[in-house]
Formats: sequence, structure tokens, C-alpha cells
Amino acid sequence: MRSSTDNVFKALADPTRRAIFERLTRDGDQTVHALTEHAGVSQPMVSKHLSALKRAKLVRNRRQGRETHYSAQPQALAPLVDWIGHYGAFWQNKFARLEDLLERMDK
Amino acid sequence: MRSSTDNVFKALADPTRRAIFERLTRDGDQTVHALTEHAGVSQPMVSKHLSALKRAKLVRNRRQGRETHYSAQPQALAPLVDWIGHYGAFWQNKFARLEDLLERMDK
DNA sequence: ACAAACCATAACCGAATGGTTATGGTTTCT
DNA sequence: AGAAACCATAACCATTCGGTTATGGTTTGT
Repeated sequence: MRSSTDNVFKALADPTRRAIFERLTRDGDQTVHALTEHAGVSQPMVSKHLSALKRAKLVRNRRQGRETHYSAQPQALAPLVDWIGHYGAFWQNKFARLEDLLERMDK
Repeated sequence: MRSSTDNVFKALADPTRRAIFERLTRDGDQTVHALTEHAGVSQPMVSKHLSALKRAKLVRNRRQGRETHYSAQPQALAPLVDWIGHYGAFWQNKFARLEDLLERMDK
């Protein structure tokens, strides 16, 4: 069983998959059909990519008649943010860690 | 030519590679030998992983006699942070200024 | 009832990937 | 000078992965 951090990283490692996720976050809810039109790959491949994203909980699906609508679940990016907070010594000193940042911003 | 975002995501998609990077950020400068002792894989594999990390500019190396010291370059995480800023609708608005934030932190 | 649309799964393929052992090039130690 | 330590590269192997076409199951439209 892969960690959720691993799942998220793996899911986002592929550019096509990232593009699908990006599109879903930008333009909201989409059917597989609609996604396929812009994905540049076949419909079965889109379905597969969506499965991978779903495993990482980055998308959710809702069946409605013969079509399946997918939507982005950006909260699933949390492990990624978390990881950056731990290991992105990047901002050390400047800001303790990204988590606090999120706390504060969450108001 | 892969985008730098793609390189970073790909580099961090592998857990062993992530572990190496984590170790370098936590404990600082390390020789290949030292890294190998904790990596759980052979020395050649560690070298390969380091190459991948280097391609993504996540690490830098400095030869010193017969040993090579590697160090983490967390600034290379910027594309990742940037990407989250764009597509992590998660915090929307709140986090919209992430980029500016980074600018400022970079002084 | 039939045809068409939508999606997921299966079967398959080539390329990329993570891993190994073997080897060779420098540098250090004795 | 010779042996040993350190590292990178090469050669190789099994698996995973991104992609395709083919197919079958529902649901919608006529």
C-alpha cells in the first residue's frame, strides 16, 4: 500500500494527467467525453488517467445517466503541500513552514 | 524538452529519490557512500537517482578527491509551489498571492 | 425495439523505469 | 608502487506505464 503522498506525486507526475486535473480545476465539472476532446489521447486512456487521479483522490466522479462527470478535489493536494512544508527548507527562517502559512491564511 | 515543472514532479515521484532528497535537506551535505548506506538500494542505483535529481536541479554535486558530495537545492521546488499556486484552488484567493510571496521571500 | 452515445475494461504493445552485477577511472592510504 | 576506497557508467533484466484498438454494458434517442 502506497502512502497518500506517494499516490499524489505519482498521479501528478504525468503531464497528460496533470493537464486533466488542471482543466477540471479551471473549468469545473466535466464528462469523460468532454475531457477526451481536449486530452489528445483516446477515450480509454482518459478513463485510465481518471482512475489514477481517483486513486489519489484528486478527482471524484458522479454518474448521471450514461455519462460520468468528474470534478477536481484540490484538497487532495494537501499531502503535497504538507511535504513541501516539511522538506522545502526553501523558506526556512523566513516562514517557519508552509503549514503555519496555511493556518494563517485560512484565517 | 520537458518543462521544469515536469522534471520536478517526475523526479519526486519515486519514493527512494524523495527519501534521498529528504535526507539531504534534513541532514545536509552527503557523500554518495553515506547516502547509499541508508538508501536501501545499491550504490549505482543511488548514483542514478542522484542524476535524476540533478537533472531537475534538486541537488548539486561537488567533487572532493575521490568522493562526491551532494547537497539539496530546495529552491528547485519553486515550480512545484508555483503549480500549486495556480491549480490548488484549495485556498483560492487566499493563496493567490503565493507567487508574490515567493518573490518577496527571495528578497 | 433498435441504434447510437457514453464509458469502462480487456488485451495487447513498445518504451521507460527501477533494480541488479560487472567494470573501469580517480584518488587515497600504506 | 600496489591495494583499497569511492563513484559513475555499461550491460542487462523484469516490471510498470502510457498508449492503442476491440469489446461489452448502460442509458438515451427515434
